[in-house]
Amino acid sequence: MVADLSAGELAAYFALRAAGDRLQRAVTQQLRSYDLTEVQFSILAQLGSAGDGIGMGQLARALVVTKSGLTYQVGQLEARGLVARHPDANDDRAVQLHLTAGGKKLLAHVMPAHVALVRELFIDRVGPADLAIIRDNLAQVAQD
Amino acid sequence: MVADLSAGELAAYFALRAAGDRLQRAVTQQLRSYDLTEVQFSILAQLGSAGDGIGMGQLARALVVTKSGLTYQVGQLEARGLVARHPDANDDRAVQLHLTAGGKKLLAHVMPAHVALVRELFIDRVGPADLAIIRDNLAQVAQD
DNA sequence: TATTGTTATACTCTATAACTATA
DNA sequence: TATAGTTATAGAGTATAACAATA
Repeated sequence: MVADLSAGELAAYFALRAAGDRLQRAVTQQLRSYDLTEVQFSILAQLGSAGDGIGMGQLARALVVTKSGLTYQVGQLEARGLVARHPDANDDRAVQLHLTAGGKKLLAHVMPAHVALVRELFIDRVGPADLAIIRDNLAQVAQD
Repeated sequence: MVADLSAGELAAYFALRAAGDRLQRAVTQQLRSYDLTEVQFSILAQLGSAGDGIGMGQLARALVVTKSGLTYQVGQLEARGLVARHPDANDDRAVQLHLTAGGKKLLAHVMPAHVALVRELFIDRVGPADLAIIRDNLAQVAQD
């Protein structure tokens, strides 16, 4: 089975999938302790790194979700007071999404924990020189 | 934001997540053309590489899903005639899950396409020497 | 008593399509 | 006409807890 890949290639593929799964599982579990899903965390993180607000459509494209799916998740976050919708001065159809003070505060708690987890599970297990190799090659994989 | 990771470390983390997401998205889309979810494909693949049958509990642990979730997915596959439940000779509570002829046939179609996709998106984009580095390091990440 | 597996149930999430309002 | 976003709706998948049967 999987005969067209050499043993080494197969092992590399399994390692990539296993590492990705493991990391994702650990992140999901950690976020659950803050009552956040990964999509919700991604929304908060995007808003946190954007200086000003973000439109719904733009955010939906960035997160690779549908507009209606994003409306649902933003609704969840808004109900918890973590994000707020503001009118767009240039386009009356559009909405600018912002973090509230509460959202910023939560993100300020979650992000360090997230970073620590990534360091523990990924960065610290990879040699510095190898890290650059992994980065460059996987960036190619991510490319269209 | 994400201040505790250097730019290079952050880039490596993003590359890993992006590569994993990209690969998963492509695989999911390809499997949809066979009307299979990833979990269902994993079930078929596990059964395909196991010589004899597999118990439900053992399979649930391997796939990191609950027993009831597995019962649901196996039910879907069984309804399509791709897998079959057989009694366990040694334990009257247990079930041995097997591929049917139809399941083997479908897997024989899906697996080469899967391998080709993995080759196109991953193996062919990574230098052979780098592949070994990626394999060894990511295997460490996957470890408990 | 513990374990194998199923069932009943409820819930979360996602997408499709139709819709409103504005460009 | 096209675009931004929401809503209504339905479907797929997952987990929890209770259950039956056997070890």
